[in-house]
Amino acid sequence: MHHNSESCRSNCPINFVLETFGDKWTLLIVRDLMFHGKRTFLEFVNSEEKISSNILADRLKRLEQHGITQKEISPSNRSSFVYSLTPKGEDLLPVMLELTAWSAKHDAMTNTPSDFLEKFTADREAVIAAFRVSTQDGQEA
Amino acid sequence: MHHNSESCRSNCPINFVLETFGDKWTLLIVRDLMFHGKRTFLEFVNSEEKISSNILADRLKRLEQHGITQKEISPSNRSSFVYSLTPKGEDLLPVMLELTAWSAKHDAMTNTPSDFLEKFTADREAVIAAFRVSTQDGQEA
DNA sequence: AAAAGCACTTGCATTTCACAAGTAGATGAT
DNA sequence: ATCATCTACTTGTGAAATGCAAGTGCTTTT
Repeated sequence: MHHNSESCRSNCPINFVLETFGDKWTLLIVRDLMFHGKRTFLEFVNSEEKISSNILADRLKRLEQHGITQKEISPSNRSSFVYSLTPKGEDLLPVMLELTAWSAKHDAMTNTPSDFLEKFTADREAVIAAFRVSTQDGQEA
Repeated sequence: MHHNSESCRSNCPINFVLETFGDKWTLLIVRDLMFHGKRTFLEFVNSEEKISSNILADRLKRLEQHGITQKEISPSNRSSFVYSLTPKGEDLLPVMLELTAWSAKHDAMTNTPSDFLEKFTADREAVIAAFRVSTQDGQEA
């Protein structure tokens, strides 16, 4: 992971995010890991937005290269892999919740619990802490 | 702006964000408006990351269609336009600061003031409030 | 030994992107 | 009034990324 190599356009922090998440799919994988308890290739490929398998394979590889996810052999099935967020990936939780809040505020069709915005605005830290706990066991949100 | 039209993959809030910001350039324009006081086509095109003019024109059009920016004729020069953030666009400030904090934490090469992370962690609301004021006059950060 | 599950990979058509150059209206200098 | 300049794009073309369908290879189940 080197900066200012061929693919790096600047040292701006926003640009740094875009180097990893500047496409239509990568963040959905993080979402599925963080909020939907998904762990395997098949679970990701079956997500609502219908990512194609070659793109998914590529994005999983990049996420791992960027240190945001890690890949292990499934303890129960040696032909299956289990993906999970690293601490760096889990640190995206506040970002993900802010994005969710923004969409909840500005998109009437967005699916969020009706009290999310209210609770998040009232006690942001409590909401974040609750998600931190619940996502450690891969629970749904 | 309709949901579940051809281009809309789901009603997930994260996906909603990606419908607008799922590319390598759009968020840089928001950054330039929010933190660098840039307002005109030429100022954007001269940004460090060297966006090409056709992509820039396309992204400015989309941002306006999505209600995130607005375009006005420059009061001083009728051949120039002035772009600015709408309230919806300004509401991205917490997201932008969380992204900045994440990069500051996880990318050693990222350019942020050395005390940003510390201050942001200690008193997030104060930092946000300070940026809200400073960006209303298009000041640098 | 055969069938099925899982995680990819490959091939190919379509779309998007990047770079360079060109256009059009407004402005400023002569 | 005219010509160069400024500003904001648009156009053309090749390269790269994407989407879709099908195929491969290892593992597990039967």
